[in-house]
Formats: sequence, structure tokens, C-alpha cells
Amino acid sequence: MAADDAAALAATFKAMGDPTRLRLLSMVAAAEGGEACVCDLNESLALSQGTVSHHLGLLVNAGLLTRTKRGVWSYYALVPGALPALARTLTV
Amino acid sequence: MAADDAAALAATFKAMGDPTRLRLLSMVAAAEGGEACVCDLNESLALSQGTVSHHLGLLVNAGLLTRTKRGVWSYYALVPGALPALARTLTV
DNA sequence: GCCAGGCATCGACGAATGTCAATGAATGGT
DNA sequence: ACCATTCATTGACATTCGTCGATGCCTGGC
Repeated sequence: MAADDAAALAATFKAMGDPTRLRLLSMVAAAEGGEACVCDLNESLALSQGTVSHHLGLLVNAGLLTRTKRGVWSYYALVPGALPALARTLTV
Repeated sequence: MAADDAAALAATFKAMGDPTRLRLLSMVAAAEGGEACVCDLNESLALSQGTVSHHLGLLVNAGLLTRTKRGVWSYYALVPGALPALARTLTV
């Protein structure tokens, strides 16, 4: 594996290497309509609102979530195909 | 996803969230016989021997590699089924 | 126009991480 | 018996990370 590919792939895995972010991904995936707002996610996590927003920002930056702002609320959803593509890199 | 499951899964992903460790996994997987010794791995990585050994120890601790000592050499090999099991967690 | 609510951002702090040089432990050859 | 080789471990250091509190920015309603 080339150094560049390793760095890019490692960035994605690093984004998933945190329990809070894995739970956020799981909650977004399980949400009705495939999207959830921070107000819902924040209640279930015993973390400050700023911290949850920070983690969600990292997941968006890693290409795993999308952020859609409607009115006052921000809705997060899975990037279609991102997780399957990641799974494919593990089953060469 | 429960907090405990998230913590366990995150530990595995965190172990893969480093370019050096991804390259080590790749090199071990591509090695003939499915195993490689530190002396081989060390040459291709422009890192000190101690650092490579440290990363390999982390991968063993994460349940991704096994370590077999034969004579003076330590041979590392993939844990059978570990990566496919990880891939399965991504394609629920 | 003002105010309340939902989020993102900033500054700060302790904890964890990646790296190296140096040392230690074990093995094989001379 | 001695030495060279292979690898793990230790101590140290700079950097990054996760978290919080506080603040700032929009949006929608009064």
C-alpha cells in the first residue's frame, strides 16, 4: 500500500476510532428518514452540546456524514455508500 | 449502539487510524507465507526500529496481528477473520 | 426591532499519541 | 566464553485529541 493511500484511509479510520463518533454514526443510521438533528443526538450522550457538534463536524469532514441546515436545525445523514466502500477496503 | 460495544469497536478502528499501521497490515498481508519479520518491515518505512515494534505491538493488542517468535526473529501474521469481521460491522 | 432557541466556533486544559535514542533481553554463531 | 544480531521496552519530548465553558451567529416568532 502506498503512503498516500495509507494516509487517506487512516484518516477515515481515525474518524471512526472514537466511541462517541461511532455512536453518533449508529444513531444517525438508525434515525427515521436517515437523518437526525443535534438536539436529539445531544440528549442521549451525556456530553456538552459543543462537544457533540465538534464530533459531528469531524465526521462530516471525514466524508462520512452530510450536514443539511433547515431553519434552526441541522440535520445529519450518512453519505451514501461511504461505509460500504470502507468495508470493501478490508476485504481485499 | 451500546456504549460498551462502541468502545470496543472504536478501539479496533483507532488501531487502524494510523498510516504506519495500515501499511504494516498491508505488508504483512502481502508477505509470502502470510507472515513477515520486523527486519523486513523496518526497512520500508523510514522509521526507527523501536517505533515499528511499538506499532506492531499495538496491532497485536488490538487483535489484528499475531506474533510468533522463531529464533531471533519475530514473525507477524494477520489474525484469521479479523478484518472480515470488522468489515461486517460496517455493512449492517 | 427585539428576544429566545439551536448550533458552530473559540480558547483552554489534561490526557493520550507518535516518535526517537538508549537500554535491556534473548538467541545464534565463532 | 564472547560477540553480533534481532527485537521489545523505557524515558523523554512535541504534537494531537477529547472535553468543557463561554461566546458568537442565524433563524423564527412576538
